Amino acid sequence: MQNPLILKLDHLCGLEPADQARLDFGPGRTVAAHHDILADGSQVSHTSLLISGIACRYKMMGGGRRAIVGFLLPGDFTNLLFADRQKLDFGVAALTPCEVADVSCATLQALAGGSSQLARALWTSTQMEQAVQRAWLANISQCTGDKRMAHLLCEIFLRLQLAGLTHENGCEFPLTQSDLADATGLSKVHVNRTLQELRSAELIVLKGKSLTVPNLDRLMNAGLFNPNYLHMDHEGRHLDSNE
Amino acid sequence: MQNPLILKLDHLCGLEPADQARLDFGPGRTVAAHHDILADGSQVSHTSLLISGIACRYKMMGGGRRAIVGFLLPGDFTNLLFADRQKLDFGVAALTPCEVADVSCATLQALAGGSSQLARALWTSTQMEQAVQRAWLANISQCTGDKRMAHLLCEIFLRLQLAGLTHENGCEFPLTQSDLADATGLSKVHVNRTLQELRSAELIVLKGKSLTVPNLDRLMNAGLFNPNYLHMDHEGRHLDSNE
DNA sequence: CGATTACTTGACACCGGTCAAAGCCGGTGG
DNA sequence: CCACCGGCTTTGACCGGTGTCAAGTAATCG
Repeated sequence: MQNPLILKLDHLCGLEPADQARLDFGPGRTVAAHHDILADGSQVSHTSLLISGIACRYKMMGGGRRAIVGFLLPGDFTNLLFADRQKLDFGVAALTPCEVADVSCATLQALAGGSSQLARALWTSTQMEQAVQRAWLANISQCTGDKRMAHLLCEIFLRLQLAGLTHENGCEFPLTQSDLADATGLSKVHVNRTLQELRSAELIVLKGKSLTVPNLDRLMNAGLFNPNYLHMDHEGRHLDSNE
Repeated sequence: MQNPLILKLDHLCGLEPADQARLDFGPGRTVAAHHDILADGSQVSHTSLLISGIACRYKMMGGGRRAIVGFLLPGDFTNLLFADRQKLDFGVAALTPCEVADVSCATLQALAGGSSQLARALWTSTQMEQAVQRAWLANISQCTGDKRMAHLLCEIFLRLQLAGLTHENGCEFPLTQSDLADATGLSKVHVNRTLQELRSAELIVLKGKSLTVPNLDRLMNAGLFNPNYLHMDHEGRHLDSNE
């Protein structure tokens, strides 16, 4: 199985084989589900590359509430910093068992400094992350629960597709309703009601840890989802690749 | 009056005088209030530096609704891209009369390529933007109207302070309640009610186009605001400067 | 000084939060 | 193989925060 980071960056900008070789950070370590990959507010001098599993960036709010501000899929970095000892404004937690590779700032700097191609690819992936954040903001601030949920499911499904983690029109879906609640800003109870609406509208089939999307276009429609910001077309292929 | 971009980057990372000189992009053009600086969804090969005025990044939603996903203050770039012909997933509009300087991708690339110091400063400012986005997400998804508003006002006030645009404990505040509504995800009417609450709690004095914050700590408290993510201390000074 | 834009106020409805309790798993150990 | 258990999901009742509609008042600008 290929390094998901290479897959992603190559899709985004195209990568020389030499640059691809630089992106092998070895086997990595394992983090159990529900454990921190990066503690909230910690000062770190490294980043971690998610190799397998699903994680989230979160912020703890008053009253023990957790706000999920983004999901990490294989090929994503927890944080991309080039300066040492930055204090994080968020934490990163494994939502499923995860495999991660730690990369020091120095290594990252050397990578980016050594290849302008790579530097640009990393930059572009950051731009895409920002686009995702903007989409979340617009979505959460303006839409009712069902649209929010549909939008989120679209995004996750398409990003999984980009990472090669879907089959046909379905995928593994290990997130709990509690996770979805923290990500959408809805209560657990209301997430449940919302999912049932989507189910009864036959927009999704969500059971156990498996999600099927019978008709992606209809789900995108329900969530006012514009795939443009993921830099891809409807079929899960990246646009803008330099081929 | 000094170039606000130099002010910002120097605060964040420290800049050589030689690098500071590179950041002078000339006089710039004027954009009237309520006009686009960058049209939503347009394909551009340049970025624009905001020199004076206040602008916003926005996304148009169904039904003519506008979601504001971020504010731009003097010294901020509308978008930082290094590759040509990117299609934007958002627009940028002037909320007040604005002066902006257009900078081509090529110029930007030359700047970043010519000075690793500058490249790092630009990167760090992007990191901070992401931190702001995360704070917005957490805030909007988890808090009731009054807390959201308090949080937003804190952020704007502190960022204005960093840009040297406050006096004592007050500042010019040209944003309308309609703008605040689009940014907080509340309705115009509810923004009004919320502001009155904050006024009657004597957390803010907002009248005409002028905002006074009698006690910033109390306002931060009310908005669950942690200034950490702006990389500054309570007094409006930047932390982490390499002095 | 008229006209447009911004702000304010009140009444009412509804989305979604909260609380509480009951099913439904999947795993673990006897 | 079954009993048990903790986490996840589902349901129902109730209520509060916010959206919406509508009308009226202030501020701003040409």
